[in-house]
Formats: sequence, structure tokens, C-alpha cells
Amino acid sequence: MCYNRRKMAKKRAYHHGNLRQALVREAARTIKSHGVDALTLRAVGGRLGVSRTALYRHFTDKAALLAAVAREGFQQFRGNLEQAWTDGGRGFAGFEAMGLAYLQFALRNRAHYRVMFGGFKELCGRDSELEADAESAFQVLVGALVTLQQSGDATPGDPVELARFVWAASHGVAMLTIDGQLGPDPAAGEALMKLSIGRLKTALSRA
Amino acid sequence: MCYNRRKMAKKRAYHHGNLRQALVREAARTIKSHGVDALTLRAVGGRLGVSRTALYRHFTDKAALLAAVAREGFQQFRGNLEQAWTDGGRGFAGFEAMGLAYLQFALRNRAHYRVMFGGFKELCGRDSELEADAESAFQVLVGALVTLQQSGDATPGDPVELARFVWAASHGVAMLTIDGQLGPDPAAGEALMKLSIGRLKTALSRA
DNA sequence: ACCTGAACACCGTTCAAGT
DNA sequence: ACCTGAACACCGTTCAAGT
Repeated sequence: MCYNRRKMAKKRAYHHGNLRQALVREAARTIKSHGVDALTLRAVGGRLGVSRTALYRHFTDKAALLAAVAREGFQQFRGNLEQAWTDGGRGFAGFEAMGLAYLQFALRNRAHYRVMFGGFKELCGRDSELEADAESAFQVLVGALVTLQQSGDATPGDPVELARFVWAASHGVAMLTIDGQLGPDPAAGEALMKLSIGRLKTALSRA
Repeated sequence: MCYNRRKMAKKRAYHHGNLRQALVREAARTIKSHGVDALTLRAVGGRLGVSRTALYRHFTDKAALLAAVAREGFQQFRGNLEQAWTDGGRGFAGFEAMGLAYLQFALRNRAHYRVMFGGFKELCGRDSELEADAESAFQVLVGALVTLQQSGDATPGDPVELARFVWAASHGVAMLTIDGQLGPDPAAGEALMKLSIGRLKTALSRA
């Protein structure tokens, strides 16, 4: 495990080979299972067998740690959307699969999703690459719309504007579901997403 | 000012005639101008010339105070939507006006809007009437869709489902705008809302 | 009833000090 | 370079005590 460390720790070389990565991973785990409010630097440090101030060697502050968590989220999010679109065949079926994958990611990573979007502006000031990761996820949707336009399934026009419209609708469905605004029925979110995708098809395919 | 108090304060009867209302108002003011993170019980109490624990006579905890703030928000929100729909003539023009009023409320009350939606589920456990206030605002949208269906401007179907779709799209536009995800252009939110309303008309008026 | 003041158990962050 | 431990300035909440 530790044998390929640079200098073969004489006594006990601090803690990790990569504390930074361990911190992000542990923070993401905590957020996922107990919510962002449960994320304390003391807890995450303690769970890694490290002082609560060790993190300041790798991040300027708690917000910077959260920004790293958000980046990781956007990367995974992007992958999920891309895969749904591709596996769905890059047509309207793929479009629908992408919408369901969108909701699924938000539902399975509620707190993580909230960090990604809720604190976005503030977190962008802590990690200059966060914006690019978010943009990269968004571009999957833009690319899909360009394809739908080329095949004549979607009306012409700025694909970025159309993508923002679809994104907003999806984001709204996800947020209302996560925030519990659709009532106690656990299937309400998926039902709303399916209905929304159907209506979005109409909105996209006709002038 | 104080002359119509019940017993004409002999020395200095505590503080307010209605501390509860003053607390909600002051909390809303603080949230509006400095964000929800700046809302500390010490500050809101101090600004009213009251101990930081005085609030526990009127609310079970900080969350209950926030729930009251959220309720006040939904009531005002409902009024704004209703007025836009009515002044707009209760047709597609009113529908568009309602969408713009929705965004305007969210933009002018960013932090307040976040409290209303972001903490909804948790806050519902603190104030049993919060859900009814939120539902009341939502019903304005449902009523509008029923009217549009009756005039033949919207397709038949469960108006609640349609309203949820429109609501999600509006909420998504509002959240993306508030969270700074549409880029630095301050007009991006309104542009997206206008485009969205146009597409929603298409989605609603055709099968 | 309504409010206070001290106390409690938490936070994130800073900084001199250790290896 | 990397990490620690004590200290600082905050929190929300509880509770005995005052009027």
C-alpha cells in the first residue's frame, strides 16, 4: 500500500500520500449521507485520523473544499448525461433518457446537487475550474440539441438558448422534487419529469 | 405610539406590543439585505433592543422563525402572481406577465426565495401552515391554466400536472438566474424567461 | 407572561510550534 | 512541506433567575 511512497516512511510519515484527494472524497461521502450542514472540518479531519486544521494545507478554507466537491459532482453528472444520451441512440429517445438521468443524479445525490448549484457563484471564486466543469456538463445538452436540429427534430435557432430552456425545466423539476415540494409521493418527481419531457418535445419540434 | 397599550406601561413594559411580528419583519429584512447566513439570533434580537434569547418565547427555535419568514414570502409571492395574471387580462398576455412577475419576485428577494424553497420540507415541520401558504401561491397558476383550458388556449388534461410543469420551468429559470449560472449578463435571466414563456405557450397549446 | 444573563457545547479560522 | 494544539471569536440553545 505505502511501499511506493517516495522515501519509505522512517517512522510514520504524517498520514496520506494524498490527503487532498482523501479530504474531497470524505467530504463528498459525508455530504451525501448526512447533508451539507453535517459537514464540519473537525468531523472530516477526525474521520481521516488528521487534525481539523490539516486541511488548510490543501485548501484556503471550507468553501474551497466544497468547490472541489462541486467540481467532482459536475464531472460525474456530465458522464451520466453523456452516457444516457449515447445509450439512448442520440435521438428523442436519448433526449428522454438524458432527462431521466438528470433527475436520477439529483435524487441520488441530493445534498451534493444542492452544493453544485446552490453555492455556485460563491464557490466559483474559490476554484477557477469549477465554472469550466459546469460548462462541460451543460455542453452535453447543447450538443444533443444541435444533433436534434440537424436531424430536423428540433426547430432552428441558437442551440445554447434552447439548451438553457431545457436545462431550466429539468433543474426546476429536480429542485422541486429534492425540496419536497411535490408532496409525499416518491414517484411524483419521475412522473413530472416524464410529462415535462413530453411537453418539451412539443416545444422544441414546432415553431 | 404606545398610548393604546393595554395598561399604559408603568415603568417600561418589556419591549414591544408584538415582538413576534417585529422579529419576523426584522429577520426578513436581514435576510433580504445580507443573506440567510447573516441571520443570527443575536443580531436580530440586538437590532430590536432585545436579548438574543427573547425569541424563544415566540418560536421554538431558529427554524421556526425562518418558517414564519417563508410563509410571509409565499403570501407576498401569491399576491404578485395574482396581480400580474389579473392585470394582464387573464389570457396568454396574463400568463406571460405572471412568468415575468415570478422572476422579478425571485430576483428582488433572492435570499428570501431560497429560504421559501430550499428549506421547505424542514420548515414545514416547524409551521403547519407553511404548506398551505405555498399551495395557495401554486393555486394561482393552476387557476390560470384552467382558464386557458376553458378558452381553448391550452390543451385538456389535468391542470395540476400542467401547472407543475410550468412551475418547474419557471422555478428553474429563477434558480439558475439567482445562483449565477447564466453568466455575468444581468439581463440573461429575463431573456431566458421570455424565451421559456414563448416555448411553454407552444407546449401548452398543442397536443 | 415575558425577558435577561450566564453557561454549555458547538463552529471555522489563525498561528506559533513541532517534525 | 506537512501537521498539531491551543487560542480566538463566533454560533444556537438551555435554564435558573428576575419583574
